[in-house]
Amino acid sequence: MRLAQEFFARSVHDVAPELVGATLVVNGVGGRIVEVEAYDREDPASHGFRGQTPRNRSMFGPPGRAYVYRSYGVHWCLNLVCEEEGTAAAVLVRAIEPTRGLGAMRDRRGLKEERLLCSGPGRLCQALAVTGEHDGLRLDRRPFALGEAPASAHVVRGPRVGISQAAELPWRYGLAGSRFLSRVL
DNA sequence: CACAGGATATACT
DNA sequence: GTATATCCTGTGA
Repeated sequence: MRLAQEFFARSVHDVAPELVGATLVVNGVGGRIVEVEAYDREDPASHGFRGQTPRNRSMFGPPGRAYVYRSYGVHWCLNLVCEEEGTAAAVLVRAIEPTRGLGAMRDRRGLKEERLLCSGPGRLCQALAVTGEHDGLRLDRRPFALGEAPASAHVVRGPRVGISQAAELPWRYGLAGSRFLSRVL
């Protein structure tokens, strides 16, 4: 089943765990989501916490769209906007298990080792060729394609990564035992 | 393991 | 205006 726009128009804390095991493909290249993090409006670590800026504009837009931002001036990071327009809640996609377009990924990443192709938010954006041009695009249309996670997906929860504010909130979700996690849960 | 790389935003002077 | 921090990764110690 394809994920519809309505899927994202719910609490980010409901959407995030349901995205683990889902299929994410961009222009035919992608795989299974194995790690995400939730960011809500009351979260000091969220880009939306201090209000709208030119960078985080799409976070404040309608749900079911992409929010792509540049991290540390070097990498791109892909978020999926949730809840409703103006809420500024989103799910950060941190790692996927590559299943489609492995060749393209290796070319883009200049790397052979499968485990490192997409295990990390910046890495997966490079492998799927996600850039600022995808910022604000709908997730139910090309170049994106999102497929529902199987009910059997075993999701585990743990602390988030790389942040100092509210780092203790257990809002990182991962596929149990996956070797493609950016960090073990 | 430490650290450079360098856009964006905020908190200072 | 300058300084500091950040949802990170590759490289070299």
